[in-house]
Amino acid sequence: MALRHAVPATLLDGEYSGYQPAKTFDVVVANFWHAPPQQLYAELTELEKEGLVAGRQVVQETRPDKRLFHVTDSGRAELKEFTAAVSKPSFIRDDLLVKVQVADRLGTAPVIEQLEERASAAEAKIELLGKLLRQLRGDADEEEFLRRGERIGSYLTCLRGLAFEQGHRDWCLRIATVLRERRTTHAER
Amino acid sequence: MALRHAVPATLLDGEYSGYQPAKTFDVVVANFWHAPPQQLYAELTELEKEGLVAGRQVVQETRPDKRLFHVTDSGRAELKEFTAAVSKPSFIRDDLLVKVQVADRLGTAPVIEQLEERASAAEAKIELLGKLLRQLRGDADEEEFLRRGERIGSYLTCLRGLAFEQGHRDWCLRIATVLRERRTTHAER
DNA sequence: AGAGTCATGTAAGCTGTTACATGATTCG
DNA sequence: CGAATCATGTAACAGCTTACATGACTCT
Repeated sequence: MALRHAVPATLLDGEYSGYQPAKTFDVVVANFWHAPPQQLYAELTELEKEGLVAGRQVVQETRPDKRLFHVTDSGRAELKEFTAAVSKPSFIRDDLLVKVQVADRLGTAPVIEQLEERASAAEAKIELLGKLLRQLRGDADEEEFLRRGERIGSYLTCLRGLAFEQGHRDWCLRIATVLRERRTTHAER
Repeated sequence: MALRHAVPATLLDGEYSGYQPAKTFDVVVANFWHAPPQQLYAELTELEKEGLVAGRQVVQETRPDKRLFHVTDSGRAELKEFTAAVSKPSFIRDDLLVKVQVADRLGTAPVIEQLEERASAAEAKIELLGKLLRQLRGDADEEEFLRRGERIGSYLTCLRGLAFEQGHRDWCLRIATVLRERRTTHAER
């Protein structure tokens, strides 16, 4: 289970509705996660049924009413258990890798194009994460913040996200160059 | 669909049974993918039904008979289509990130332990991939191989796997250090 | 004799994605 | 006035994981 724990983990930092995190889930909560609202509503409903989170109705005049959720004691306990349990190593699972794998056989042109698109998407995310990190650490420099900051969880996971995007960008650009240069020397197909 | 294309991609390099790749799927085919044999059998059966791959029975004396699969023309065509279609960006989805996110609230000890375990697992994989890369490029150096080599698909995906594992290791070690050093200054809980 | 490997599958279940649906309010 | 945003859900489906099952051969 993944969202099952990712959602309460988010909620530790405060109350959220189902809608809020859905918008920012890519970046703020989990610079690493992504989930459409539907999934969050479903998960929150399930978690509430099990008593791991609790919601309270907030009436809004101009906007539709919403429900803000927080983690219950029982939810905290389960999160703590989850934290202690071992989990399996992660791995990349990316269609683009499959495409690169077969590019020299089935045609490089569309793959090169996608590699370059990915690289600029990664670049954009790198900048976004850079800003977010600066914002999170405020005036302090990184070392300082990590030593004395109160809540560093988000910062640490952002760092992973940043490194991932940088690695992704670098690889995309490298591979695009390699494939491009081969086009002059290797016949396609 | 992911395995749906990853499997034929593998099969482009030669014939395989369901069993063979299952063992090496972590490393050889897709230094990035991982799938248990059950899934491969299921996928191969499905792909065969749709005519994208074809199998031939190989009788073995000492071992149980097996079926070797290869990609059909129709399978190649679909792969090529897949290669041209755009796919969504990838992201990390790792329980460990969730744990790090909440570590400063719910207890750092078990998380530090897991970070260090992960780091050494990543280290092991880095060495494995290094060996594989050396083996794939033979006598040539990397630049040379990437320019003139016949089939570089696996090499390129391995490079991504390698960079990913290095990033993973570095992050794990860094975060473990950060959390460890905070333990002397921050009370837990 | 028992453990491990080669070889193949079925069946159930968990997670996550996508499409569909609703309805008020705000912004240009 | 139309598009976007806030806000919440249902239903169907696709994909992956896990448990279970079988059976022969090889190595210690």
